[in-house]
Amino acid sequence: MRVRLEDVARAANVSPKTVSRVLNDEANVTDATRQRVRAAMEAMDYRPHPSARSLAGNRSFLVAMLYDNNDNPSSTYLAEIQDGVLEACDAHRYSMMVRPLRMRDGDFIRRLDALISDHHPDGVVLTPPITDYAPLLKRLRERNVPYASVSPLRRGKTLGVTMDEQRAARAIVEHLLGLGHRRIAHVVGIADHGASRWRLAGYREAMAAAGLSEDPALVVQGAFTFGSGVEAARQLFSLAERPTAVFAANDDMATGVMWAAGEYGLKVPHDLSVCGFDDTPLSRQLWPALTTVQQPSREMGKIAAEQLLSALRGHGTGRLVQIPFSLQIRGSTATVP
Amino acid sequence: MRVRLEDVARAANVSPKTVSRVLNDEANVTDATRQRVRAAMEAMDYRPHPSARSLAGNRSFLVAMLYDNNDNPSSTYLAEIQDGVLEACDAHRYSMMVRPLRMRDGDFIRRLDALISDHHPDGVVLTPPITDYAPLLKRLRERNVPYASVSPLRRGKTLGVTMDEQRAARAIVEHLLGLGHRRIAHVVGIADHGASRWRLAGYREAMAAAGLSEDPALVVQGAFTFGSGVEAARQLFSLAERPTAVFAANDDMATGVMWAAGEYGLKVPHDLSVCGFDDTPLSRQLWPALTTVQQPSREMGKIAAEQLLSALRGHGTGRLVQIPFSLQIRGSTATVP
DNA sequence: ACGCAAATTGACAGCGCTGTCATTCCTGCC
DNA sequence: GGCAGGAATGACAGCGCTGTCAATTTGCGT
Repeated sequence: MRVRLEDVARAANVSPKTVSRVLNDEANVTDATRQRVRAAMEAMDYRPHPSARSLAGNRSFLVAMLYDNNDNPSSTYLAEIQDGVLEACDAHRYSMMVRPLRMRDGDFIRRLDALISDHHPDGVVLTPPITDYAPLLKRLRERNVPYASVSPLRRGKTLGVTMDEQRAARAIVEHLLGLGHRRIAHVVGIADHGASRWRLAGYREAMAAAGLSEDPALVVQGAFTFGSGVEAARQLFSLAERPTAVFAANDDMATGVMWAAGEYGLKVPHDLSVCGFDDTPLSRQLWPALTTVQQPSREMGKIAAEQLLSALRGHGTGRLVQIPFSLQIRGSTATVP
Repeated sequence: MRVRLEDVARAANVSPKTVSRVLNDEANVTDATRQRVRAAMEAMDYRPHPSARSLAGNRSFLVAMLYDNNDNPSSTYLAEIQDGVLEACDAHRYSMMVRPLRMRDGDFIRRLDALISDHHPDGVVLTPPITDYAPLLKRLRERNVPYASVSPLRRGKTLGVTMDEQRAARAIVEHLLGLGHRRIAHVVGIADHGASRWRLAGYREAMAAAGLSEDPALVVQGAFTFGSGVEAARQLFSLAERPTAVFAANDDMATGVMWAAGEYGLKVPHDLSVCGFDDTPLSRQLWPALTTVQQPSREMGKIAAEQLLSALRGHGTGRLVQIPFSLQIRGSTATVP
C-alpha cells in the first residue's frame, strides 16, 4: 500500500502536521526534528500525493507553458524551451503542462480561462510570440496568475529571461563589416515578433555605425521559414547590384538563402557570406557550417521557469534575467570577394 | 467563489452523488435527471476540481507522453505527435504531461518509477524509439499502467497506431521504378529504429519485385539528420556508377541529398530524382518540392491517445489502428535522364 | 390492487493532505 | 526561581469529490 504522510509521522514520532511542515520547508521546526523526519521520509520512500496536497493546500504545484503553434517560431526552438522549463519544474517538484494557444483564434481568452478554471496552474511560462499579447497579460493579472516570459518584447517588471538580441545582431553584422562587406542584406522575420524587430534594429545600428546608409532593396521580408529564406534570397540575387553578404534573422531562413545561392551558382562563402541567428542543430550540419548567434533556448526556458518558481515560493521575487549570447563564427562567412 | 458539485446538486435538486454520476457518465440515472443536472452544470459553468476527483476516485485523469529526446527523431515529429495527443486528452477532459526519458541512461527505469509514483498517470503514450524498449514495457505492466504506442515495432496486442511504412516505402520506390529508374539508392535511418527497418524492407521488396538484385553500394547508412543525408549523398555521388534516384528514409536526409546534389552540380530532378518520407513542412518549402510519403504524425498521436483513453474508460478496449498513407508526388522526381 | 425485483437516488464516510488555532516547550531576564 | 514571550508542536476540521451501501421509487406480473 501507499506510504502516507501519517505513516511517516508515526515513524518519526511526530504529528502529521510537523511532517507537512518539513515537506513544505516551513519555518519553526528544530533541526533535529527536521532531520528525523527527512530520514523517515527517505527510509520509507515517501511520495506526497499531489492531489491531496493540492486539494488541501489550494495550490496545484502546476506550471503551464503557453505557446502559439500557429505563428510557430520553429518547433525545435519550442521543444528546447519546453525541455528547459520541464527541467526546472522537475527540480522544484512542480509538474508542467503544455498548452498551445492560437493568438489569432477568436476564443483565445476563453481557452485561457478554461485552462485556468480547469487546471488552476500556480503560474505560467509565456513563450514568443505570445509574451506580449496584451489581452493575455491582462487576463492573467485579473485572474491573479503569475507568469514569466521567455524573450518578452516589453521589459517592464516582467519576470523571465532575455538575451540582448539587438546587440547580438549588431555584433554579427559587425563581423561581416570586419570582413570587408559593405553590401550586406538582411532577411527580416515575421513582422510583429520581437525577435524580428531587435535583429533588424541591430542590423541597422551596425550599418549606421559603419557610416553606411540603408539601401531598402537590401532589407527583405521573410517569415522565419526555410522557404521564405529561399524566396527572399532569390529577390536579392536578382538585384542589379547583388549583396556580398546576407544576414538572415534566423537559421532556417539562412539555410534557405544558402540553398538559393546554390541555384544561382553562388559559392558560399567564396561568392557570398551568409549568417543566421539561433544556432539550431541544423546550422552545424550545413556545409559550410553556418555562422550564427548562439541562443541557448533550453537554458532560457529553464531560467524563465526558475524565476517564476522563485516568485511562487516567495524566495526572493524573481526577476528578468539577461543572459549573454555568443557568436559562432563558422564556415559560411569569409572576406568579401 | 468556486462553484462546487454540491452547489450544482442544490440547483438541480438532487444529491451530490447524482451529480457525480452525471459527471462521470455512469449508468442508472434517468434521462430527465441527467438533463436537469447537465443544465445546472452548464448554467453555473461548473468545473470539477481535478485534485478532488483524483483524490476521492483514485485516478488521476492524467496521461503521460514519454519520448526520448536523445535519440530524437526530429523535434517536429515529436511536436506534432504531442499536439495530437494533447488534442485527444483535451477532448476527453484528461490532462497530459510530457516526459523526456533517455533510453541510454542507466536510470531510465528509476525515472519511470518516479514518474509513476509521483504523478500516478492513468496511462502513458509511447513514441518512437521507445515503443519497444522491453524493460520499459515490462515495468509498465508490473505497475499496471496501461499504455498505447505510436508506430510500435512489435504488433502484438499493443494498443496504438501504425502506418504500413513498408508498403509505403515500397510504393514510393515503385514510383521511381515507374519513372524508369533502375539505379535507385537508399539512405537508411538510425539502425534500430523501426522506421529504418520498414523503409529499408520496403525498398528491398520493390527492387526485388522489379527483378533488380541489390547493389550494396547503393544502400548507405544515415542517421535521420540533414547532415547525415549530405554525407550519404556525397558517398553515393562519388561512385563510379552513380544512382539516378535516391530514396532517403526521411525528409531531413532527403533535403541533405538535394543539398549535396547542388554541390556536385546535379540538377534535381533533371539529373537526379530524390524522395523522402514523412512529409514534413520542410518538404513543401524546398525547391523543387520533395516527393515523399505523407505520415500524419499529429493524427497518429491523436489516435494513439484515443485508443488509450477508450481502454481506460472501458468503452471498448482500444486497439492497434492502422492508418493509410498517401504518396505526395512533387517536383523532386522525374523520368530517368 | 399487491408484491417483488430492478432501477434510481441518497446518506455518509473518507481519500491524504494543510490551515487554523490551541498547546507545550523553551529561552532570557528580572 | 518565576514569568513573559516567542518558538515548536499538535489537534482537528475540512478541501471537493467518489465509493459503499442503504433507502426509495418504479415497473411489471398476477
